[in-house]
Amino acid sequence: MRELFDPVAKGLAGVLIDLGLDDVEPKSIVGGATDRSHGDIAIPFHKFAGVLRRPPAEIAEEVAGKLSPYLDKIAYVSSKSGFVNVTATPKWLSSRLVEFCDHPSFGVKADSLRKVVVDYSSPNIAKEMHVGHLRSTVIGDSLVRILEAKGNKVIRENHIGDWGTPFGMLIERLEDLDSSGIDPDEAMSDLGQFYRDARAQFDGDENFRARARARVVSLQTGDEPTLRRWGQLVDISMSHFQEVYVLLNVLLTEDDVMGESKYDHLLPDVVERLQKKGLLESNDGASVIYPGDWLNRDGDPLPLIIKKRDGGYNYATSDLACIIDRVERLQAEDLVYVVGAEQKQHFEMVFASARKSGLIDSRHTTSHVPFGLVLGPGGGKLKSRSGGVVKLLDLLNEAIDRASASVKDRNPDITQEELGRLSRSIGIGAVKYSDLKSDRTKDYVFDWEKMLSFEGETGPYLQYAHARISSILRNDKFQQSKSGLTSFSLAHESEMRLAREILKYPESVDQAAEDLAPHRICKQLHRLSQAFAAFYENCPVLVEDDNTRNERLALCRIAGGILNHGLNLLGIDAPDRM
RNA sequence: GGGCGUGUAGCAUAGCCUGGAUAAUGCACCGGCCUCCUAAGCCGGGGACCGCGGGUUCGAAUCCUGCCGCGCCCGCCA
Repeated sequence: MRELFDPVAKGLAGVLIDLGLDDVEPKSIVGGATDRSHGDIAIPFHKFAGVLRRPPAEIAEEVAGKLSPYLDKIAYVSSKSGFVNVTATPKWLSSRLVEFCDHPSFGVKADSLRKVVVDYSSPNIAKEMHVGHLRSTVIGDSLVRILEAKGNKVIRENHIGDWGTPFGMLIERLEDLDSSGIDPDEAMSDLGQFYRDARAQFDGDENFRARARARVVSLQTGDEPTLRRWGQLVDISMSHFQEVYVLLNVLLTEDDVMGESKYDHLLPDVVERLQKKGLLESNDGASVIYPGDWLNRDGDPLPLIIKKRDGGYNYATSDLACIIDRVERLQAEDLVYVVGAEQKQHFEMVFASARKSGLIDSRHTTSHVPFGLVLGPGGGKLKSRSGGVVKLLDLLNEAIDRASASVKDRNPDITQEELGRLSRSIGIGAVKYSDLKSDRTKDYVFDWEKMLSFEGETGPYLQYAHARISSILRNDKFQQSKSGLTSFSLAHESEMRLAREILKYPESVDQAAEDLAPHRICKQLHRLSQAFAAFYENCPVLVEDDNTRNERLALCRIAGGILNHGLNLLGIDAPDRM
């Protein structure tokens, strides 16, 4: 609907000059109407009452009269209590809809040609993925799809934790099990248990602890047998991650993995570069950089530690190395990090350091995309029935099982194969939609009943709207060709409402891309689904009258296409039957 | 102590960046609607001192400011 703003602003420019308001930028006073009964656009004139020494209502009335001829055939213009209201004509809506008929992305323009790296998911080797990884993975994946749809070249990066001191104990644990004849795959079949066992042995056995420490040194100095063991750990973990990613239907593959180990060789380089810039300072034996105005508890400047007192590197160093790699090797312009809100300050400090040291400059942007927590029923931490962390794999399988039960309940004759596919689409879609539908910075309570209830603002509701549309198109005996319609009459109120929600889709995608906020798309798709549901009740599609049928079929095709397109941007399937 | 985030009907949220008219949506609640393209739906209804107080403005959920509740962060973990 933003396309309506241009002609309105243009027409308004002349009118404002007539009124003696030459210096007012027309676009600055044109806004979307907040209430449907006020039309599509509202322009308030109260602020000019003082300058013009006239009551707002009178000004608005005059403007409406003068603006109306400019917008002939485009919009109706009226005025009320100091506002000028502009309402698109069916003719204008129709011409816009005709464009959408043949537009493969329904008005979404691929007009942002940036090179973007999106860093998301980031699980740890030798640890099972748990609910804590859900949001980064789901939100990050949706952002990748959205940014790609906007034309950007997007590079996915899965910054897995595959390096550092824990690997000493993990490798030693693996050694021990192997020498007692246990197959590594079997030893690590329960990743969480494997990690906990290693941890327990590390904490309880002094001899083991010493071996683990020695092993870390071997790893970092490139000892071959150690690296082989390390490789085993990585491989087994990776296949577990991939299993989750496939189930979750996210785009991440093994090709997207860029673990911490990959940046290891750049760490001395980071130190050197900062040193050359004269930014490194010695502090209590460590080498640090002071990126800005951050203070510690005592009110002293807070440094970012680049090299620890013991000579080791810190995660800040690794993050800076990452930036070097992304900017110089990958030539990235925009750096996006989908990482929990608790790391906000850390990333701000890293970004500030990167700018200060010239690793990035005015051509680059950095965005930390924080998100809230997934909470349990009581509002506390989400726990499994046994009280531990919820494994992501278990959670996803439960979603699918629950969806399966509902599908079977409703559709007893369904084939096993279709049941499997459908419950996967619905179960995973429900989890993803409930994660994406509200502002990501907020915590949300994980609630099976709500997300799978199939009522209200849920994934299944949107999928159902799509399935009903598909059903209509299937039942169309004439199987109209895809385009050919040159105008829409939009005679029924429900058709008009549907048309408006259709036309608002592209701007919701732009908003989502701009704010890195997928929920903007969720909200618009839900409004579209509601408008479609009303249309579905009030406007039978497969009727005898050719004109009516063709027009309504075209509306269905566009609405269904948008649902498919939009759900895809969220990483959610759009089944044709439910 | 400092910083950041958050607070909107019984519950869950949108709107806040970019100030407009009667605060939107879902759940729950009340009343209607299946000889008709999937009722996982639709139509109608009740329910809100937008955390509290000041300020700016013709106009504040939205901007500024001071409180209050909750959460997170504040150097050798990631």
